[in-house]
Parts: sequence; C-alpha cells; structure tokens
Amino acid sequence: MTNIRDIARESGYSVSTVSRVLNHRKYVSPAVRDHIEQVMQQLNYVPNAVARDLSSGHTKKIGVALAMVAHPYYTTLVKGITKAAFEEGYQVTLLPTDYDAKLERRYLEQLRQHAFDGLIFTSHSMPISEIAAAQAFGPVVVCQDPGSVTIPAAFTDRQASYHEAFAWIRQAGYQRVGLMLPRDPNVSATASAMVQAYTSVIGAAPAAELTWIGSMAYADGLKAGALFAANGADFVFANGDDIALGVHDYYQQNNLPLPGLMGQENQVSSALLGISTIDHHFQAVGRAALALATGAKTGQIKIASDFIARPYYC
Amino acid sequence: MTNIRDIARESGYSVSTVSRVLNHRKYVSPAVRDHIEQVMQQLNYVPNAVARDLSSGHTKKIGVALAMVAHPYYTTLVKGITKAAFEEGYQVTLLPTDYDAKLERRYLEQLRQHAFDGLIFTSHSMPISEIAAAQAFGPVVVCQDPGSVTIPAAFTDRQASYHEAFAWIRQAGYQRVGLMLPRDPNVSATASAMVQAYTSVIGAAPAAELTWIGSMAYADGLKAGALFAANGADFVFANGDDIALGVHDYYQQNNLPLPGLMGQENQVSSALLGISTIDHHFQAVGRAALALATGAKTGQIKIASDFIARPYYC
DNA sequence: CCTTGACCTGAAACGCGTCCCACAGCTTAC
DNA sequence: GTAAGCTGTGGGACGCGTTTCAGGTCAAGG
Repeated sequence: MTNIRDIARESGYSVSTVSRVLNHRKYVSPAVRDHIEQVMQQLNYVPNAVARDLSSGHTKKIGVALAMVAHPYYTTLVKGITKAAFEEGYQVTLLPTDYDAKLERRYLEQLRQHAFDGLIFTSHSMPISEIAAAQAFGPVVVCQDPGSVTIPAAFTDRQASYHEAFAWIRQAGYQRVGLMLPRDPNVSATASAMVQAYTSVIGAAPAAELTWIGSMAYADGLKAGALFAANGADFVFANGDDIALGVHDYYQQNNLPLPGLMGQENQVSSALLGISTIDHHFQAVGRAALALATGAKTGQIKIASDFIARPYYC
Repeated sequence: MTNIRDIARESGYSVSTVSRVLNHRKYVSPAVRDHIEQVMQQLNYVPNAVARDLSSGHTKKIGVALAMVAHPYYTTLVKGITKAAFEEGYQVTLLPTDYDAKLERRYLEQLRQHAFDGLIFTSHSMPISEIAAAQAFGPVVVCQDPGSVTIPAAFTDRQASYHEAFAWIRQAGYQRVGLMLPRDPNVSATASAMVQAYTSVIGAAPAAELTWIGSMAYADGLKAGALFAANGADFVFANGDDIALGVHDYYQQNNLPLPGLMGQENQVSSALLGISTIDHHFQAVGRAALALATGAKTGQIKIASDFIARPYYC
C-alpha cells in the first residue's frame, strides 16, 4: 500500500504539501498540484480512511441500535435516519440488540471507544437513567419519550392524535371499542398513551375482554379478531394498519359482519381498506434522531402524529 | 482523553506491557496486570477503536449497498447479513444507493480507502464487469447471478422452483395464466427466469395482455388485478405474496370470482390466503453474502428456492 | 555446570493523515 | 523605505495501538 509519505518522496515535495493537495486546500501552486496529482495517479494512491478518522478525531459514523432489523417500524425509522445521515455526510452502522440490555451496553462501550460519533437507540431495554448516564461517552439519542430524564430524544407525540381518534370513534356512535396494544401499558409508553386517551375521551377504562396485548403484525390481528368477535366489539382500534387488516380478514374469513376499524402508521393497507389511521411520521422521527446524534440539534424533538380520518366503506 | 502512553507512564510500565494487559495476552505477571488494570480504571481509560483499526489494518465493518432501505426484500437480506455479521464480529454499515451508479462507485472507492473490510451489493446499477474489476480494492459481493463474470456472488437459484411452480399450475388445469414481473425481463434476471420457466413448461411465451411488468408491492397487485380481470385470467402468478394479496383484494372488492393465485417470498399473506408460494430464502442469501464478504467463503453460492404448494381455499 | 527455553518487560518502529509553526519570497500600503 | 500581509513549502509533533525484536531472569533437562 502506498501512503502519503511515498507520494511526498516520489514527487519531491513534503507530506504537508501532499496533504494540502489531497484536501484541495489553498497555498499550493498549480504546477505543484498537477505534479503531485500525477504522482498519486501513477502510484495508484488513495488516502486511508481509517488514518483520516484517527487523525481528524471523528468517524462520521452513527450507530443505530435496533431490537429487530426487519420490522416495519424500525425499517421506517432507519430509513429516515439513513436519508438524513446521507445528506449530512454520515454513515449508519446497524447494531442489532434483540432487546438484550447486555448488547446495548456493549454498544455504549463502543461509543466510548470512539467507534461512532453518536448512538441512536430506536428502542431500549436498559433503564433510561443508565443510558442518560452514558452521555458522558458521546451523543446518545433515544426514540421514546424519556419522561423527566434529561437526554436527547426524538419521538412522536401521540396524545393529540389519540384524542382525536377516540373523539372520532365516539362521535360515530360506537359502543364496544376493542383496543389492540403492542405491549403491556405499564411497560410501553405507546400502549399507555392509547389507554389514557381512551379513558379520558370515553370516560371509562377499556374493558379487559376488549383489550388485546402484544400485537406486532398482521397475524396478531387475525388472532385477536376471534376475541373481539366473541365479545361483541363493534369497533377495533389497532396499533398498526396491517394488524387492523388482520382483524378485518378474520371477520371476513368467518363471514361475520365487519366492525368499525382504525389502524395506525398510515400504511397502504389502511388506505385500501378505507379506514382511518394515524401517521406517526416515523421517518421524520428518524431524521430528528440523526440531527440529535450529530449534534446539529439538541434537546427533545416531538413529532406530532396526524390523525387521518377516512370514511369506512368495505 | 487518556491514552495508552498515559497508562504506561502512570503505572510505571511500558506501552507494550499495557497493550498486553489490554489484549489479555500471556507474559504479564499477575501483580503487574492487576496494577495496570487498576491504573486504567482510575484514569478511566478505554482504548481508542479507530486507532486499533488503523493499527490492526481492518475495520471489521462490511458495507452493504442498498437501493431501498425499507423494502421487504432488502430488509430481509439485511437481516441475514446483520445476523451473520454479528456472529462473526463484524458490523454492518448501510449504504443507500437509490439505484444510482454514481453512489455505487463512491462506495467502491471507500472500500479502496479501507473504510470497510468488504462490500456487498444487494442490487446494482453499475455494469457487473465494472464491479468485478473493483475486486482489486477488496472483497466485493453481489447478490445476483453474475453469469459468466467472475465475482463472489450469493443468490437464489430460482430455476427449479419456478419449474415446479408452473408444473403445478399446469397440472391444476389453469389455462390463462397471468404473470407479474418486477422489472422488464431483458433487464431483470428474476423476471427472465420466470418467463423462461413459463415458456418451457407451458410450451409458449406468456401472452402480453396477461403480463404485468413493474410490480413491487401490494398496491401494484391491486392495479394489476384490473388487467387480469379484463383479460380473463384464471390464474395469477405474482412476484410477491403481498402483491398476490393485492390481486386477491382487487377481485374481492369488485365482487369478481377469484382466479387461482400464487405468490413468492413466503410471507404471512400467502399462508393466510392459503395460496402456494416460493421461499427464496433471502436471509440465507444474506448470510452467504456476508461469508463471502469476510472471505470466510469464496466463489458463488446458490441458495435453492423452495416451492411451497398449498391448496387454494378462499 | 551448561544449555535450552519459557517467562517478563521495554524500546522503538509502524500503520497513515492532519495540523500547527516556522520561514522564505514577494507584494501592497503608508 | 519599511512594516505588514499573503503565498508557497517544509519540518515535525500528534492522534493511538500493535507488533517485532532484543535482553534479562530463572528453572528444568542433560
């Protein structure tokens, strides 16, 4: 491998001058520049990226910790992060966690070792306080509401849109509203926001027999459909459009009269079913997270969700 | 930032000894090891990852060039790559290309600069010959059949399963078989493999009015449904389960008698519709691609697709 | 008693750019 | 005329580990 010193020696100029040519800086006479460039070409020289990183003190890489690599929620987030990163000259390194706190800590340690310029947790199993403490190692960003903990965060503000959604459901006259939650509301901020909005708008806590916990994908909707049908739900508010589609398909496959439906995430499926949904703008969350990770922005960035009302025809 | 020399000075030992402690190597007396470890703790020392990379000559990072970050095909591939990378101690850096050859070249250049230890093209817009030439810069892997070009490649061997699929269709007695192709068969290996198998098994080239080109997602199936319905298709073989679902939904939404259906990629949707599909094992392709990129394996790795026959009830 | 070799430790080169500082030559300004 | 300032170049320290090689100690084998 030929290096910058080889070029210096071969061209008869100093390393500093070669470096100036390399970085297109002033204070190099055109003749010298040409000559050095020629030598670089001849010797087939390319600067070493790692040496540059070491010398310049940054890697222009952002680590993104992901519980699941291929889940639509994460991929949308990653898409936003990656696009923004590209525009800012950063690259994204995928760090699979599989919800394992041990791995999360390992990545934090890597941040400390300057393997990345910043670290984004799209989800986290470690206590948030511990993550906050790790800010001493470098920029750490979470993608959930950190509550009172002081840490850069980018997340969706779901309150307003959930309220709108339930107000819509109420106004439409539905009486037995089924709820599909991703995880236990004691653990998941998303789930608890849904329950809160329900309680606040409907005026009572959701009934247990109309609440399904642990829905991630289409198949869960299909399973939950049985529960809702058995308990006489006249409406189902799912935590994802594809999940709502699953519910829809359960009723349809069993030739049951369809309940009202509402999804989330504004995917194709809701548009096609013609059901209302909520766009959480995950891509925008990703972009915001990146801006926080690079230090372009600071503090907490809330992205407002949008309730998208659609007439239900099916 | 405290570095290895600080530890050496502070502990009263040499840099070499500290390095030995750091890397858990032999030939350090327990007492010295303890002492140095204590000093490291006191000074809050962590080795610099970039310096290590520079010194050791590798980054343990594999670049993955992606045309689309959030598309199911790519995310499945990335999942396989990422899992395998994790097991081998490598990390994955996402490189968005958006089908832009200029960007692809830029990533190749970064490989040359030793920014990654290897580069995987999940798709490519550059001519394959040019990519093959770039092997001089380091391990480059493609995820498509490279034909006669000599380059490490991991891809699915679709021939056998496509033949099985068409044989199944034929045996079932379908007469007017619609075909949905991702891209023009003159450009896309996938599309041309489908057409070839069709022609070979059915005994004639697919009819133009029963061929849809350019299907990527559910919505395309929905659109294509109109074409097939208008032209009296009694079967549709789509290039994706979700796409097949789109076709299904078109017919259903228009209260038309459903045609036979077959998808690809073995997603939930085909299982739920109960239609046959083909599993291309993209995750396995990803794993294989990683093994090629790290140099653990060489040559070309074909992953056989599996035809999964299911009775069609709907 | 001498050789062999495992065990400890250190000096210094190496991987490779970047950047600050110094200095020479030349021009513009007062 | 001379101080001030810009241009063009070079020297060398710096960022930070890893690794080779040399040298010394000490115990086992012959």
